[in-house]
Amino acid sequence: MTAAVRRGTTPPPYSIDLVLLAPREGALHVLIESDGRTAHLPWGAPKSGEALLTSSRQLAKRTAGTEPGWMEQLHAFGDPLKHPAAAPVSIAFVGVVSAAATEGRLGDKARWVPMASAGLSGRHAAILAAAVETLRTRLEYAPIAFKLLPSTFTLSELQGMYELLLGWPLHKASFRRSLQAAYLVEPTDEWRSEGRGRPAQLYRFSPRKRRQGRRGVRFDFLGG
Amino acid sequence: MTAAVRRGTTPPPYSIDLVLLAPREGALHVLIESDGRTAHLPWGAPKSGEALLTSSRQLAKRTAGTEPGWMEQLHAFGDPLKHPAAAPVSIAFVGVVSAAATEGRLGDKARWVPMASAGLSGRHAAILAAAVETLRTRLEYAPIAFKLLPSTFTLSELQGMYELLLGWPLHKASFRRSLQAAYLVEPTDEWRSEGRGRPAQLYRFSPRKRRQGRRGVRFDFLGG
DNA sequence: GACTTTAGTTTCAGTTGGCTACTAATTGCC
DNA sequence: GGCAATTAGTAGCCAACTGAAACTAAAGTC
Repeated sequence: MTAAVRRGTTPPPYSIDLVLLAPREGALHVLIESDGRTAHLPWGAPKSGEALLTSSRQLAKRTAGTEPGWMEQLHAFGDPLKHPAAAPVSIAFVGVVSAAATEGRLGDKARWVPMASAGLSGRHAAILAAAVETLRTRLEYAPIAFKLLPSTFTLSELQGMYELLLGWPLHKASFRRSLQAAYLVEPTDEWRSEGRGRPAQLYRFSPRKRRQGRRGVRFDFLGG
Repeated sequence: MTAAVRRGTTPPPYSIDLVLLAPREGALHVLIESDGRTAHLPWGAPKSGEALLTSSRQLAKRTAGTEPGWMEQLHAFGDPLKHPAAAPVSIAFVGVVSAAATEGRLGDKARWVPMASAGLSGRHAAILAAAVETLRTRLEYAPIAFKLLPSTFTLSELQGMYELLLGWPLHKASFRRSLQAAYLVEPTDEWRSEGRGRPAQLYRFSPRKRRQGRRGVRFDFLGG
């Protein structure tokens, strides 16, 4: 028995459900809306004639008070059926919001909570899991981590952002070597002293063209 | 002016559109339906209460006469608007069918055509492009190529299948080395003599568990 | 028997990636 | 001032991986 059914409203043929993620206080947070005791992801009924991505951006603005630095559609979820609007199908999106932008005016009932205590169930739990998975794979294809940092940043901050998003630690020397080889950042002539320790040089995102490699096949991830 | 609008029928809120791909005669083929002069992908209106994947499987069976060896949802497409059923949204699926299975009884107006001469336009052209892209990335995560071969096969056949699906040549020694390292196949004691040349040993797909590696980040694919 | 064709292996060199260990520059504390 | 602690950044080693070329092996063709 879902909310929409209880209310007696006709469920829309599909809804747009949004996973907004943000790095806050060293942990990945997700924006949820609370309806009394139950938590759910922000969702909206589609407006006819409006592009899906546009609807999702509007939804983000309405609930988080800001537009995501990066957003992408996951796919359409039909299972499990448990959904706050009783929509048979949810078209799900993931987006990221920088820590600074989480200070924006939130929508009614919306708040940022740490991933671990999102308290979702049913379809929304599945969507959240898929969202994090997709975000992590997209880190290698889109400059998502850079969008979550100020325009200049230290390499330690960048590495920290990657670690927070991925959820596991990275090796400092290797991280910097790969970054160097990819010509993605360029040093500024500024340095930042952050309390203790040697000051760090500030960098800016400044990708240059490189030849695209990659030929062989990897079988490593191919489970049975 | 689309077909559904011309016919005066009410378009469904969303349709399920299917890209079926198959290796035939050394080239990747796609299943299209022809409506007089215009070609389009197989599509169907959703049945309420039916899971999306189930609907898509039914659609495959109806049009290709067989169920795909592998199938996955792409995502929901809203743009471009041009669609044979005038559906505002298409939930798209990709599936693959082995060459042998393309001999099944095809649906009305359906036929296999080489990718290059699919002759699609509008939303279906976008869906086809996305389908091939997704298939190629999934080759590293799902045993798709193996599903398209008989239960025993030579390593040259396997490599040929990968090359056909990927669309570019692979290096023989490297291919076999990677395969070896992944413990994915095991040799049978049979050999096949195919006209000229040394007979090839037959292998079967027989994946064993391996430790999952992967720690660092790759920046190689991260364009500006 | 020599040539061609396909299968399968070996070797080599260049690249990558993780690890340890180092140097450098700053703050805090005595 | 001087030394420990802390953070930034680099250097070198080694094992693993990859692409290319060159090799051996086994069949058919002429």
